[in-house]
Amino acid sequence: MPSFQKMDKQTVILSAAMKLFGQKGFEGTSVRDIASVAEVNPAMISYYFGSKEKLFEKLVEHKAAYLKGVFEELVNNTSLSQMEKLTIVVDRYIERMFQSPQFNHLLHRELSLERRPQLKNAISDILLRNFVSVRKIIQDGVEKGEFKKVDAELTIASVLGTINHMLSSEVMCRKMLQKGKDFNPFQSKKLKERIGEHLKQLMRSHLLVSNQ
Amino acid sequence: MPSFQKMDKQTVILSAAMKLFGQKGFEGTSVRDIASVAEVNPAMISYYFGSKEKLFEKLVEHKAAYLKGVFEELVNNTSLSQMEKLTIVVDRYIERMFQSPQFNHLLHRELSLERRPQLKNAISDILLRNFVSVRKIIQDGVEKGEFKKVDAELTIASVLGTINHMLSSEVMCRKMLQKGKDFNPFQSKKLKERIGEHLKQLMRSHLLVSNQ
DNA sequence: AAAAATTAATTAAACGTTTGTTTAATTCAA
DNA sequence: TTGAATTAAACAAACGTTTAATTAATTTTT
Repeated sequence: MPSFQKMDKQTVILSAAMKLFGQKGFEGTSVRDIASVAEVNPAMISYYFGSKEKLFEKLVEHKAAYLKGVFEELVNNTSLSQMEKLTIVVDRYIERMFQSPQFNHLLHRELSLERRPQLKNAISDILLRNFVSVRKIIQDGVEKGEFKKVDAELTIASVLGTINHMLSSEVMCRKMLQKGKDFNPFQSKKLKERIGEHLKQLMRSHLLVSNQ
Repeated sequence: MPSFQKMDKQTVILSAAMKLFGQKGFEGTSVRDIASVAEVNPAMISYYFGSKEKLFEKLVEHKAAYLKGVFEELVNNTSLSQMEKLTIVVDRYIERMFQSPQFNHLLHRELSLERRPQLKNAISDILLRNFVSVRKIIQDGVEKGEFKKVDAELTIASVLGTINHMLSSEVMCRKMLQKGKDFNPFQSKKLKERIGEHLKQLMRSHLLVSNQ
């Protein structure tokens, strides 16, 4: 109630759907669940969005706006070294993952399912846009002689994969890091910094010619 | 039919469930779906396994047997260098992922959901066993002076994360690698070798003291 | 500015399916 | 002949969605 004060109903529904889809998956969440969390009548979901599936599409579209082409300007920046650019990329990916891990879970879970191919296509297009930017940063680094001749695509997979793998499950993360039940990965500044440190170190040794 | 010739019904059901849970997720798969693919009466699932959820648990338990503690002997091997051990680990992880990607998808998807905490615990315990072995390999390498002082846990996350990230979605993989519709990631020997090459190169530059 | 008319928002109830599971009868094998 | 295996049918519950009625808000007319 208090957190919904200034939202209109459509936004409240989207927020509730985001939360529940993230926690339980699309098929694991019922329209009545969403309506209950959003404190609206179940019929309002059909009324506003047409169907549960269209609500899902709208949700992805709505949320994806925040991560569309955020690296485009960075690619063409001339005052930074390629490694500095890559460092910024890493930090932003980590920041985003810690800010709304559920959305990332949702996207990757959806991609791993053989369902709703149209939505999968839309999601992969969104992710690809950033991917292409980062690849350009690496390729430019290689051409300039700042980076070694690496596999650019797989290098990106290593960066994103590391973050996703560490944060895809609270339980698993706690066990891997030998932490207690009170440790919340997504609220741990230390973990955030630790992942950042590891990735930057990894990228420096993997990419920098001066490291050879 | 032909592929089920020598299996008893329980195994046929497990195979069908594995396929469908992998493709559509647990909640996205109905008991009737499974029965249809397994060509058995839907009642047989309750009859043999008790419930859909218990079938899921049995499936994880059954499949997990193949990947339980496969690295234990490797840790104590004295004739191999730590990097050679790690190379074997990488190759085996890749091999497994290419052999049955659906099972890996299933495990990680389940871990990312906030459902069935008991099963999540069981899964993470299975995965953790290998994790601990690999960590020991890295830690031993550091102590022996063969490896740099790296973050062992996150180094493992980078290896597994890279593989998972590349192979979690056919569609996304094709787009990242700029391949056509006829490209099947899971049947591409080239991709397999490419991932292996990248990871070994990444690990060498990241870990080996002699690379500094 | 007040009243009337029109549109939008909201609701409870019901719709027809599909869900996982059980039952009771039947077939099969030992 | 006994127990296991198999079946079709039925079960209640939950599913996404629609309907029809009502309330709230907005616009138009007076």
